[in-house]
Amino acid sequence: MEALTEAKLWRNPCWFAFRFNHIALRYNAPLYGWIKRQTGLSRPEFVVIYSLGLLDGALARDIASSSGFPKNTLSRAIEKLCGLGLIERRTDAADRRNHTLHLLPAGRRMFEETLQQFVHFEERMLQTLSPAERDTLSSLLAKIVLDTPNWAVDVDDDALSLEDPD
Amino acid sequence: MEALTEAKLWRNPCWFAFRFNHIALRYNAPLYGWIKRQTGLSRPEFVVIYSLGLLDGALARDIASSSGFPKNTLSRAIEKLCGLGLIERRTDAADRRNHTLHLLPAGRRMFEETLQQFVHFEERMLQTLSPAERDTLSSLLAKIVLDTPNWAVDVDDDALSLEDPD
DNA sequence: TAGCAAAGTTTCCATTTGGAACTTGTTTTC
DNA sequence: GAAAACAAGTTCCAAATGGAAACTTTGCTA
Repeated sequence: MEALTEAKLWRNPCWFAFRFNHIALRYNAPLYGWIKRQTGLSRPEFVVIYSLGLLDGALARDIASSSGFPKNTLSRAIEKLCGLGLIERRTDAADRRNHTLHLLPAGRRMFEETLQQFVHFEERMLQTLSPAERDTLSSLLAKIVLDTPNWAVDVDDDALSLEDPD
Repeated sequence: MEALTEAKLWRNPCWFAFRFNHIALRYNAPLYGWIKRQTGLSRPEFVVIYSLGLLDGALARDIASSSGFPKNTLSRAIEKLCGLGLIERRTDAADRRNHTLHLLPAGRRMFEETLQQFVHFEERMLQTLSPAERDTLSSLLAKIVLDTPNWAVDVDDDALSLEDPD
């Protein structure tokens, strides 16, 4: 094992950040690369499809807050998917600011067919863990996810004075 | 709790991918935004500083493989950091292709001062877990990280036929 | 010695990205 | 019931990004 990776794994005060970023970088690039080749869709575009596959009728805002992508990126993605006939936007009569999003048949077909590869890759990632370990991991990460709304941006600016060295 | 987030958490066959991406997107943006404001460095630039802070004398290749950034991005970052007097490049006498990278005093000072904020944020993320739970999480994620080299790109292309819709 | 491989740099360049400002619609406040 | 505050989306723009490929220097190997 390479020395630097080992240092980041075992001698790193920020082990958690390193671990999930390491995994994310190795998961997202190949999988979304495959999505791109298969469907022509970018990651945020596909995230919209995936989100609606799980919950049809969601709002752009919901996709933003659940996925972490900025809303302008999603706005573009949604615009493109509408143009491709994969999803459709419906203005909510009760509150006309809201546009509920819905999969069209072609979009649903894409979701169902690509889902298999996602599940396959997910299985590959978790291969080294036993079922009990997976449950544990799931619930520990869920606790953290549920806490993210409270993170705020409590990084305090001006905590550092690199402007006035010695 | 918002319905879509709940669906992604609890009714999602790819719960693991969702959880770590959700966390990563909420961690990286604010923290590296803060880094940018404080030091003027971009994420890949700072990753170099951080890597050398953990293991001085590493190679660009090691930083690439441990961080997941492409080598041209890192090459640019290293060039800039040298120009800023934060790090220095030394040609390895044994194998003159290798350029070991070293923190200069200003770079080390930057590492040490920003590290506190990183640790603080890390602590914030893990706040909801007990010490025992953190240990468990650490070792479960480590198992997965250690397995990543074996993931290869076993996504099989042409598994999908979206080109010929009925 | 030739040939191949590795570390790193550089260039080209299309694309992505996300902050900030803006539009439109809704709710709250005085 | 106007005005202000707020929320959902959209547009604009400058900068960062990273893939591909060419190229340099150095080391290994047959």
